[in-house]
Amino acid sequence: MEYKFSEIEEKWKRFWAEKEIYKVTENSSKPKYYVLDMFPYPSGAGLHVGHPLGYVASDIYARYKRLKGFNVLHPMGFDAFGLPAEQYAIETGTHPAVTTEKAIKRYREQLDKIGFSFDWSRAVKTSDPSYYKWTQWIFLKLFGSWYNRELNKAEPLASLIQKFETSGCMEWSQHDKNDHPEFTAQEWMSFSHEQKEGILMYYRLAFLSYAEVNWCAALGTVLANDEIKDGKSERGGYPVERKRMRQWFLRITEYSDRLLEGLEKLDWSESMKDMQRNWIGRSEGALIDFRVLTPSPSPKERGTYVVPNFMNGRADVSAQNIIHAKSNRQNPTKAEAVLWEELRGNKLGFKFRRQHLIDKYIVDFVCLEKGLVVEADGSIHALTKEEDAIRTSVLVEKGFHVIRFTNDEILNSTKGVLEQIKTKLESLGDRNTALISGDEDDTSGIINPEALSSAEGLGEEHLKVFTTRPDTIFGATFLVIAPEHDLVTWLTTPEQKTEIDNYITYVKSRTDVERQQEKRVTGAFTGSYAINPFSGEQIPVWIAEYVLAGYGTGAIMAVPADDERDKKFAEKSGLPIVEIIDKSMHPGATIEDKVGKMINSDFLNGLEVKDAIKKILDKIEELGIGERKVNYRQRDASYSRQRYWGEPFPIRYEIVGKADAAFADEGESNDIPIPLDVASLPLVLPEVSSYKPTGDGKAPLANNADWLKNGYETDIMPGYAGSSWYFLRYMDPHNPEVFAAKDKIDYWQNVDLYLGGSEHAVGHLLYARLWHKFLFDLGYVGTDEPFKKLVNQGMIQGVSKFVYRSANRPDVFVSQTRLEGKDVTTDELAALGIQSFDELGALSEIHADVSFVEDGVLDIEAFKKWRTDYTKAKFLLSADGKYHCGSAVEKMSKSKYNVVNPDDVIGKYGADCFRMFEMFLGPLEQSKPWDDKGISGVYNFLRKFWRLFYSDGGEWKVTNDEPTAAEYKILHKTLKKVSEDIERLAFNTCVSSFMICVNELGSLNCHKKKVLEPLVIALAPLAPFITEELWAALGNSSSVHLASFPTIEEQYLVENSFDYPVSINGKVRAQVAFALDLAQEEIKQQVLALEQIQKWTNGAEPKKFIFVKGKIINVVV
RNA sequence: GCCGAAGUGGCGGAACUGGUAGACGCGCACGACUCAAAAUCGUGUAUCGAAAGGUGUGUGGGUUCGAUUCCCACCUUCGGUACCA
Repeated sequence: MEYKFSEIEEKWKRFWAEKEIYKVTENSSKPKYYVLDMFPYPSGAGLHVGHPLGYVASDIYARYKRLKGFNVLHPMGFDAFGLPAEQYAIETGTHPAVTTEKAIKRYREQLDKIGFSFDWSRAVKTSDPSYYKWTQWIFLKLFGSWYNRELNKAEPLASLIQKFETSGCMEWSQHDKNDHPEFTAQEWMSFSHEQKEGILMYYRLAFLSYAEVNWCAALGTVLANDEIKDGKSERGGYPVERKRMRQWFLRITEYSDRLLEGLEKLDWSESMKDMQRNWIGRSEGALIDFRVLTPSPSPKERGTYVVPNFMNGRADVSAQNIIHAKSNRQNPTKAEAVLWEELRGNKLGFKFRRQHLIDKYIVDFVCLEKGLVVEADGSIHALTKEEDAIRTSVLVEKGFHVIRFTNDEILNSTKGVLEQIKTKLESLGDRNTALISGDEDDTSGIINPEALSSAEGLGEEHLKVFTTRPDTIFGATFLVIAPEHDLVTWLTTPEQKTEIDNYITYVKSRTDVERQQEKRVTGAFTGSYAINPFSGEQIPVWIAEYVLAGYGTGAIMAVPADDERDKKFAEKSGLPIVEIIDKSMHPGATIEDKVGKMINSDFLNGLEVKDAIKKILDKIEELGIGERKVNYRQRDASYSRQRYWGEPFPIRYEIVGKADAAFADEGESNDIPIPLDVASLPLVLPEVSSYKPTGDGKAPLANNADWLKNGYETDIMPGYAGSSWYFLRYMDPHNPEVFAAKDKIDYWQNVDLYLGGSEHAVGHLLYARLWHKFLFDLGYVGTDEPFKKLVNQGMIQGVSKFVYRSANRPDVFVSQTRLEGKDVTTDELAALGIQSFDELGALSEIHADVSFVEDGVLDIEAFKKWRTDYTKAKFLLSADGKYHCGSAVEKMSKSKYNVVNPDDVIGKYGADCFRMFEMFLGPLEQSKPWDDKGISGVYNFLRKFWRLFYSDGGEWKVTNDEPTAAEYKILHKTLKKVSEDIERLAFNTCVSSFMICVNELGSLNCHKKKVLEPLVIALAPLAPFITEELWAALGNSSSVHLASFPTIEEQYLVENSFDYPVSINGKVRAQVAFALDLAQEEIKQQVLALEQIQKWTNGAEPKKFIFVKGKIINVVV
């Protein structure tokens, strides 16, 4: 009987589904094992042969574990929210749910054909309200939690509020002055609801903040940095601009250390861990204060000035960078902060903005409606009365009224000040807007140092630098700050102004790519000097683009003797270099290596670098000029998307004043987010009149009037929301009460083996770890890491095929062997209707669909039918009369016409063959091109296996005879090798061993049940269909997949002799069999007596005789 | 640049802990069966050489009785990351 895979596979596929044999429950005494594949996004294009590679591997593993007596959870589902369906909706009007449903159906059909053992009853879909109800629920938990750094875990906000109520935030190490001013418990109790909410927002793990983002108007969305290529959107190539927006964020930075430490315990590849480590980018160092000498004439004397508007249109500074840069700015004065808390959010019944640009001045606070400017004056203003007068007169001219208060007034009699402001507001009519000059909202270009709170005090400035090498401070001969640094204007002296302006113009003109590729360092001198706190020397302050505004403090101390870039910069700019480390004891050490002895460094002299770092850090802290500081590259994760097809936020706003524009400036939107009641979840994604964004920055949800009326958040959650916790839902997928019941979570715990592509290294895998750790902190899960073992399968690449088309004669295609145009006969030329080969001009490579090509030869007829413009194509063939194609290994993609659909392969060879061939292709983790040349080998194997059971005539050949020792040996050798290979996921060699086994049994003409039946079980994980058929034919009534893996009986594997290779000086010269229990002396004598060995030793005693039992004999002469 | 992975026949790859390099499969060649073809089965297949023997795992060194495996330097390819102080 022939092996008819299509009948067999159809039959058992139905059987498995009907009997639900892959359904798994928690009521089991067996040990659990959780095998998971990364969540697929069901794209409309369906699966290609690359996609199932990991699924096949995990399926084999899951099936094997089941046979080995584990209760295996092996689920599958769909990450169903996403941009492609939404993009399609925008183009065609089809609801994304419809598109997604269709794609899922197609995926499911394709997956079913391959014979996976998924428990489909547990399938989840992120776009299902019963699923995203819990995504929203977790979000609310994040929103309602803060990170307690003392206990190093997240806690519900209640504990924080209690803390504030009992002791305020005085002397609290977790309090950051940049966020909000210090307050006592009494003050906290007196704060308004809005004030309290404002402060709590600095602690919530899901929080609102203002950030500049990469706004792509055409796509109507904010893009991640990696979605931007050359300043344009990756998808579509639309322009990208920078906009400030109110966004949700997850405070992942609180978890940086734990995410880093957690890696140590995980069974992940080093490269994967490294990617996460690099992403988090922890570096230990110090913040050091450098006092800056006030330039002469001082900025106060110079008044205001304009710097180029370099912050616009720059795509490289991410939203997070900006937040960070902001925190690097000098603090607002306490008085300003206090007053702002009272003015913001329409508290006085009028809307105030702060740090607002009017004409060329930035005012502290302004109510535009009434035209009232409120200025908070530091002591500095006492000295600059005249200038303030000019400033006031300009403002009055523009239709503004100005009232001023001193810091003392504001702090000591806040109520009185507010009364005055209120009275003033009420006395004023609406402002005469005709007086206002154009773009008053553009605050980007002009900075008035008067308006910067940093100018408070007596005009002394400090530059904070971050360094990982504080030991080198005696070699710090200049400072470099980012061109975007706030103090650039303040520091620039009139003499240097032109140079600085020119440099900033230059920086602004450079694209990201140019800036990245540039190895040359460039910069400009500000004209100002700072004081090295240790050497006491005056050192110049430069700006240079190699210092980034978004990292550290945006300022560095340059140590040209010990830093490659600083050195280049110093050499180029003629700055002094002071050697501070003697590396003569470390030949070969590079300039950056942390080794050597300190020199020219005062009290550090003679110390090793490591010790010097410790000593200087102690000193810095003792002198109060800086502190130890750990810096991270990682930023808080942006969590808002201005799109439609995603999870709505379970948030509505208590609208304070008018509805805000999307591109709100800091402090403009005072709406207070209110979490929805858990009982009202899910907040279902509404229908909208258009899937397009509104154009003014509002997400498509703003197209639904009811939604707006209810004050719901119009942004949606990002793609990673649903996939950050789906592995938990599989444990209890239909529970309407909780995201997963505690007893089920306790049973399944976490994922034992996780398979997926390495492209998720820092996205999904980091966020999922964050969520899991958060849920762990709150006690919802019992493990603090979600994925114990992670394996990345390699990609299957496509093999593209090319035809070569003439530029001058687009109907003519030249075979790959004849591109040179040599030996082309006149007949051939005539057939093409040309005189000479050169008339064809350039020959361009064009992708031909791989389905038309077999063994490199093009099926010309199929190719002609492919496209209408090819119907009349003419071909210049090779000498063998065939058209040969060129080929190249590329990414498998539709656009390259190199996609191979698994359905086609299965139709031709069957699913078992497809599965085994995918595995046979090579190591799982390695990328490899798809080439079905070898598939016949696997197909032959399956048929050979089949023929052990059935003759060609269809007779059953299996006998009940007792196998011989040799036959048992083949069986148990194979069982051993196969289980070892599956355990270490070496499926390619596993397939090989089955082939060897079948070849050996074939040559022994073995058809014995006692050998074949165990083999059927062992092969079942790899080839589930054929084994099920044969298992039934062997007389079993239950499924082979519910059987037990056969016991390996070592007794058949015991060897009593070994065929030793005997080498002379490492070269094999003879093969001799010896009993394994023979003594070395005995063997030595026999070996030396051998004729082949005598030939080399000439009878002399060898220099050395090496004997490794069961391995090798080596004679050294 | 930095971090990581990898370089082995005509091709995919094997050799897991330093112990017979090239398992297994493809392809190719020859043979058997057949009127013939397909299918199947068998034999051979790193390379130079008639043979003896020599040479061979990206290149050059080293350690070792013995190295694809360990060490040093370099080259190439792929992936990640990018002026991170």
